[in-house]
Amino acid sequence: MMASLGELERQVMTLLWDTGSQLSANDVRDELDDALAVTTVLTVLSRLEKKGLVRRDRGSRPHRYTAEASREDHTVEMLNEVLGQAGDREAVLARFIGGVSEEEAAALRRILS
Amino acid sequence: MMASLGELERQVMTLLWDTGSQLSANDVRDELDDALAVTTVLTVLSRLEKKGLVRRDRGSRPHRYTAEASREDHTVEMLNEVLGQAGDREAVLARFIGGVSEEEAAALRRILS
DNA sequence: ACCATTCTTCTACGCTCTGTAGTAAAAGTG
DNA sequence: CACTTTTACTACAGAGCGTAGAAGAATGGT
Repeated sequence: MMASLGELERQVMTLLWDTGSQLSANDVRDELDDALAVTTVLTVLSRLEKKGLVRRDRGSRPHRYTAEASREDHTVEMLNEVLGQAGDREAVLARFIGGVSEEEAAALRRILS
Repeated sequence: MMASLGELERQVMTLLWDTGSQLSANDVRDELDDALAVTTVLTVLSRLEKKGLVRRDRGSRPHRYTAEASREDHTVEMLNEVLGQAGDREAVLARFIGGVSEEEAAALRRILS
């Protein structure tokens, strides 16, 4: 059950990831470029909550929202999901690694040792 | 411009990848489990062609279809697309690598040296 | 050249997802 | 209690996908 994101959903997640702290729906709307209705933002946040990407704090009165996982953890999940559908993991990784920059290759060597 | 696939589209791609050779729409239908109308398969193949995943040979009379890229190359494209939206590539790679099996880690070391 | 068969194109429809928001209900404030 | 803020519910249009019929085009046999 993948969590593919629409454009606005992604914008909201990006904001939550970059900000890090708890935001209300109004905060989110104010930070977004487009002039959206708050209800729109609330709908999106609800959907993201249902997808398990956002946690909602119902305790305080304007509900507060935070990203469930860090952007990096989320990306890793995506990567693993993509890899999960690949036949030959090692072949894929080989090709993938072959395409990264020298700097990144160096970083990878460091991590692996 | 991503190429996200539906369930049937994925089945067809899997078939084309696994088979490797050129298949007609009828061939594809016969190989699939579900009893689909040929027109359904043709529609899907057309959509996959438009997405750039399938090449169609209009020369021979039942048109023949092949996967544009190998499954592995396609997966690598997906991986890069996911990584493209990640803020800190190295951080993501680090976490990702941290999660692979020891065998795969060994394989990666080999590839990187 | 003509008819039957095969193959392709075009069109369509229902379902789900996403962006978008109104309306009404609930909660908080003075 | 009247007013303001916040949330829940409902809705709708557009796109993507599964699905396929109807009609047009190409092929094959005689």
